Amino acid sequence: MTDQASSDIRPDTAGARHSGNRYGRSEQARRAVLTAVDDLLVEVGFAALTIEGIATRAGVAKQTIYRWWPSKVDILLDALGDDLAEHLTPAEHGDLEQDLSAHLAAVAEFLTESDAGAMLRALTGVALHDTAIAERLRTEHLARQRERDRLPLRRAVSRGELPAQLDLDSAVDQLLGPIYYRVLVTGQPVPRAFTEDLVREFLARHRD
Amino acid sequence: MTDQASSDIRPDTAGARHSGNRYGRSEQARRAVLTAVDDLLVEVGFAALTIEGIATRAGVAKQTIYRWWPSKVDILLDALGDDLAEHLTPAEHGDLEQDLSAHLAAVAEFLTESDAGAMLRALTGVALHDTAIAERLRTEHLARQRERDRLPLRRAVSRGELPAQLDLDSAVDQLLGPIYYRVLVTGQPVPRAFTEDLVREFLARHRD
Amino acid sequence: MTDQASSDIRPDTAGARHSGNRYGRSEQARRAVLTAVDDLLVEVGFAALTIEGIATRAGVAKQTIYRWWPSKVDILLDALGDDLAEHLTPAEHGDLEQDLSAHLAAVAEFLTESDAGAMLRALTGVALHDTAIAERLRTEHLARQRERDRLPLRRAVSRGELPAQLDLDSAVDQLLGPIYYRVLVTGQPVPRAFTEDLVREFLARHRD
Amino acid sequence: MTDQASSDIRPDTAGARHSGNRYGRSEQARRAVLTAVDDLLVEVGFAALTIEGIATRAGVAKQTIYRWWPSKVDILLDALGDDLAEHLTPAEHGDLEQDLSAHLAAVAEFLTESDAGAMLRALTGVALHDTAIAERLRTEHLARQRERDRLPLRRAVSRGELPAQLDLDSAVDQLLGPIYYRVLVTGQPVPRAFTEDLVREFLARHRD
DNA sequence: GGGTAAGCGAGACGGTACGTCAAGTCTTCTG
DNA sequence: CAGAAGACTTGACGTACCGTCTCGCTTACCC
Repeated sequence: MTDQASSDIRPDTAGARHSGNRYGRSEQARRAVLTAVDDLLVEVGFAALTIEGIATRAGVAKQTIYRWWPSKVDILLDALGDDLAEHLTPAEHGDLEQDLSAHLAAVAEFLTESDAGAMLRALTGVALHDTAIAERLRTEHLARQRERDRLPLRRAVSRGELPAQLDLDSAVDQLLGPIYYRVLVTGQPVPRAFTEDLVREFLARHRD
Repeated sequence: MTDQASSDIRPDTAGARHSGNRYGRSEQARRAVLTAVDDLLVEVGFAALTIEGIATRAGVAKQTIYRWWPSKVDILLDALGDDLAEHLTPAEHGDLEQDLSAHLAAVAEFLTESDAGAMLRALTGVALHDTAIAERLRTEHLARQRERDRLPLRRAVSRGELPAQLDLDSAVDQLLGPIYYRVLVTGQPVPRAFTEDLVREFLARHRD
Repeated sequence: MTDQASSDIRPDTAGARHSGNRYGRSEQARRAVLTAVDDLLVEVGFAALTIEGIATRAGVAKQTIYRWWPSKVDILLDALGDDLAEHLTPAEHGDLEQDLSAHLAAVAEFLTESDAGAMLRALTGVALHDTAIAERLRTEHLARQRERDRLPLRRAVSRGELPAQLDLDSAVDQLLGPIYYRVLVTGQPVPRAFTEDLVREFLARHRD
Repeated sequence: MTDQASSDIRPDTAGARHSGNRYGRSEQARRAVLTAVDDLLVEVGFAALTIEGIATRAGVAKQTIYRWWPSKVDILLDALGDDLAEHLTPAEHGDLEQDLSAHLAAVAEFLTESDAGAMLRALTGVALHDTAIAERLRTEHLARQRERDRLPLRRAVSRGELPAQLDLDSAVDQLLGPIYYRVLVTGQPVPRAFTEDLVREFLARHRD
């Protein structure tokens, strides 16, 4: 889990030697806060997540939180870190069906099972209440993820498995949309059969 | 916009216009609150929506709100009323392509353009933070809507336009999922071309 | 102990029936706060007196304090109430020496022994740090007290015990100044002998 | 302005002008702090005087202040320095009336006009909130000043202008008390006429 | 048509968390 | 090794809403 939002402020993440002086913020405090947010989100839910609660749990002063994160949401955006890249970077098996099957199953599992998925769901909830946050969520996390989501298709096009004129954006929406819809809206589970089905129908349509 | 959640408490919806009597609540106050919520949600957004703000805007005492609605979310669930049924009941043209095209376009427009759509998006956001509310949103609104979403397909099956063994649930997810995904997650617009495309590919796949 | 500063807001001190409604503030909360301030000032001293501490001790919400008193000092000014009038209104014995002796002794005892005297000393300390508060302390309490301090002399003039052209202001300064000086500056005790001495010398000078 | 409280810690007051070295504290930093306190007290008043403000104004690190002064009040006690001795050492004219007139007028002017007088008033205010500080103010400054205040009278006794059995303490209280009372309590000005009057009445009582 | 009881507006109340400020401590590097 | 810089914990500040309460007014219905 690395920092994206505020890496500019903290030039030397590497060394991480300092704690409470002019030469950089306390890496220890930073980690404690992100961990606390992670835990509390799972334990009490977003609605009951307070800055004071985070500070207490992290064993950190409220002021330290406000010094580095402008708001509760910034902590979440920070805490999400590189989780998306880590969990949702599609592997390459040299075969579109395998690639897609694995990736869609990974997305489904990430969203429904993992703590990081819970974080993303919570952030999506906030984004639905505040367009500014929606914008940040997209530029800081979702845009890159969308790029990753396109990857299996792009590679298949390179291999000649898919036609070159395929609309990748549209294809991604058709493949991932139903999964997100189930998770975010209807609350239905997303079993392996569901994602396999999506892949099968997609391939039937586009592979010739 | 009619009441569902609390219609049982209010026997005399009809001609009432009192402010203080012993036989039933004030229809005027009820309407003022629902209207105020509607307006404020659009004006200030969900994040800045407070009970006190609603009370002030509605010209109503806070206590009156608490008397009839247990929480802010209940007001929203109430305010959403029959909007879904009104905006999103699919018409019957006797032709699946037309039915689906019209319905999907209606869903897209409802979600992105209407005030009621904003309310649904806000409620979806809350639902992502609170599973109890998610449950209520589903039983009070989404379940019925899903029934309506299935309607065009069911009718097509009756007419023999679609095979009888078609998995309706799955089909609905594939048709609506991408639309909700764009609206709730990526924030991309949902142009007519997008929904037409969904319909075209769906029909190509399932119509024989 | 009656209210002076905010009596305008609370028209019906008499009945004191209400608690938490539009027809007036809670007399109970008001008394609890003033009592708490009284107690805490003695227990912890002015330096350690916090609004939060007062609220906790009074069993009152912080907001209730802020609703009625703009600042900590206002509570003190309010808590001082009519204590000055009660403790320091000079009696009339028909004899200047007796009147003065009794009054000066009362002043000395009030300042050094009573809780209300501690309050006045604390307020004087604040006044030395803030001229606006100094002004309020004077207009709300000290001006009236000075009038009372002049009273024995004025009566003596009426009785012909003192010359009519006596400068009352100056006389009061000479009689009370040394007492306040000891209490506020040097911290020496103010025994009966000291005040008697002041009276004796004053009379020797001015009585003919 | 010399150091009393912490002179023991600083062996080389003389030629020092370093900023960060191993040979004792920086005289420059010390002076900067005392000057800053002096200025800020006049500019913003005691109530708004903060350690951080002093540090910023003095161009000194907060830690440097804490290293040498245990608290804000210590800085003030230090900043007051020898001002009392410098401004309020009574001159000797060989005549009691002249000596007293001059001294009382000097006291009045010092208290009401000078920056050092403002400092003393501020310290008196703090002393009224904290008996420990009151004690320090007295032992570090007021005791010596009281000695100086007694001086004109003591000399007059020597010269035979005043009776030998005169109670000096009481006399000082009667002469200075009214002045301090006006300055600290009533806020009235202390014109020359007022101090002259005090002297005249005192002499009328005790001389011959 | 007069009495009565519920709904109403108003708003004070005890709370919780907010985001800010300064206090006093600690750690690092510079001169 | 003192000093500048500044991050740290702590705790109080004053504010905003929460959800509860009490009050007195205004009705609709009932006797």
